[in-house]
Amino acid sequence: MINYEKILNPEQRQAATAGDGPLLVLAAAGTGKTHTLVYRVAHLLERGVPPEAILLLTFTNRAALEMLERARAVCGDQVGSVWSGTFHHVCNRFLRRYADRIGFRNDFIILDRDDARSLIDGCIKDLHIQSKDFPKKDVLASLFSNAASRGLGIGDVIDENLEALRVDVADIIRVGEAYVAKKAGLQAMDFDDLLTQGLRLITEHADICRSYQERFEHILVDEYQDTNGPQAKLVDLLAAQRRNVMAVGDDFQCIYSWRGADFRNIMEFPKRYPSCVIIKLERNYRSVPEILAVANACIAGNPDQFQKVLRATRPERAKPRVLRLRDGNEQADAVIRLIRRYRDDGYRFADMVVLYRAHFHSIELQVALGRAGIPCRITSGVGVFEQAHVKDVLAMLRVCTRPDDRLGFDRLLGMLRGVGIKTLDGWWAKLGERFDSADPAQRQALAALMRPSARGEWEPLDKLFGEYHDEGLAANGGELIERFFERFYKTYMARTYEFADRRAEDIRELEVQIMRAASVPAFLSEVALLTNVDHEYNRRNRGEEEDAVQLGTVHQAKGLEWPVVFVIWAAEGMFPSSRTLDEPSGDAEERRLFYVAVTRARDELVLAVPEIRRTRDGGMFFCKPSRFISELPRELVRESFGNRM
DNA sequence: GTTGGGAGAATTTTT
DNA sequence: TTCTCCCAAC
Repeated sequence: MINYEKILNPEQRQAATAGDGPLLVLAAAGTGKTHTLVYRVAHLLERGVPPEAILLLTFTNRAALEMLERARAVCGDQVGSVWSGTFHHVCNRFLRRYADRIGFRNDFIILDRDDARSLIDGCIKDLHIQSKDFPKKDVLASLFSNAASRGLGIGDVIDENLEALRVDVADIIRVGEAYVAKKAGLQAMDFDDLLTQGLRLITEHADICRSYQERFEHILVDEYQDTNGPQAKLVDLLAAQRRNVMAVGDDFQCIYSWRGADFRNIMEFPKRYPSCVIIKLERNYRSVPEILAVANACIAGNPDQFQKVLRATRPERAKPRVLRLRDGNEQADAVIRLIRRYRDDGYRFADMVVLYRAHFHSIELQVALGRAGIPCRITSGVGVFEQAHVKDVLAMLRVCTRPDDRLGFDRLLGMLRGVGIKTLDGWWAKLGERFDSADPAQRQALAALMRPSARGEWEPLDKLFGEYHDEGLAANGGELIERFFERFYKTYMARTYEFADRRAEDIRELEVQIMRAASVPAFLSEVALLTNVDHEYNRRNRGEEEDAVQLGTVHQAKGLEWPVVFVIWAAEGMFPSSRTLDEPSGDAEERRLFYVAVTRARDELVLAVPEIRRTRDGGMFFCKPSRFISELPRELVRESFGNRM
């Protein structure tokens, strides 16, 4: 029996041990939200709810893993059967089982952002749209995604910017339709499709819906404030019978509106579930009171929020610092000096993080850290599994397993010298619109189509495919990748990309990851959903973490904490970002983002405010200090200027 | 048809 | 200053 009284405070206990029925837990930052969820799971299991009847939806895979790890420590291996993961992950699981019911095959492929964009580009070309003003693929991709994640049509989300271009909206819609058709033809879904098709699956098929409704006795949703329309609908639908939903979130931390997150979902939860019990967690165990004072001050007065105040439990320490600096270089120097000072005080590099609004804000600092010899790890914008060289290897795996994977075919064979789109078109048609790598006759046929020079390069691949199917390498993807790398890819990579050794490391990482999956096909069905934050988490779990300062965006830092936090570029136009301020509730969202940044810190918080921004072409302009700094009551912080720290 | 060079534009956040 | 696109040479 778990002694909840000892482990949880009264509010946490109320949430963890509540009976059936809807539950809304408003958990402010650092108030033990994960802890509470872990013991909620433990309590349900203790009450006799079977683990496979619990659905735990989280915002990142990392959060799901962490929660299950901790729950496992409390209640043992049975937690392994709990359904958990991101909405995308869970929908993927539904669809892998039932996609045939909505006109897809169950082994559909998942398109990452890059794949989606190039397909859209293909659609524009197919439709012979040539106007110079026509929106580029990137713009269209985010437009389509925006529509999907808000559950709207494309026409509904065309904004003024696009209308100003005097582009025919009908053309954009035609591209959208062509994109849908193209995806269907390739048996492919993009990230948004996973959600919308997953939702469609249970909306249109009452039997499937009912079976999941019966299966999931309890649904727990973490970070509920960042759910979008389709996600909230999915939860409502799955919970429609039993109504055992526990939504945990913090409206102050809704930072994904641009991705369709609608914090009305959390605000209106009590309306949709009138009988729900509302519990507020406000006792903060993470940060020292001085940091909480800044957090409370910067978020106070944001409109339309559940009123919550962070209450400190830790003893007093020192006020957060505000550094007034001349420019990015001085900022980098100041940050480095403080990093060294904190290290002398006994912190490890790994206890420190530098957060910023956008990736490009970190460039000067990266260079300076390198010069200073301070180890750092950057959680970059491009996912580990989205990088070109990793996708090259994945293409090989896809050709191994999926005879009609045109995208994989194109990517893999396009690596041969002198082979481009037109050639590939021809080969694909002549092979009968499929290429079965298991079939020696087809491999022969393909080789026969090649020019002698390409055939020479193709040979090692041909051999590899034979080995894959004959030796049963499907269960040993690591070996498969290793052979591919040694016999073919190493050479290709060396002539194609710079920093080949760094890239080789990523491929080795891929080998490690694939060995954790049951088989090559199983790995492929999930890989697109892995993110670089998950990747960091895995590394740390394997004990591979070196002592290094972390760098990353505030978005990536969500749900994490560090003893020492630096927030750089706290200047108007940077943070808050000038782009966002044009949007209706841009200010409120940026403020929430700043709040998230501040509340990551346990002991020490440093806010850096440079005055001048230099552009690449040598120009410079002045920035005012961020409104989030200038609005702070002065007595809450320690200010220092430039070199006088 | 493919490749590589050169000119031009452009810098938010992510499953 | 880095990525992307277009055009000219192989």
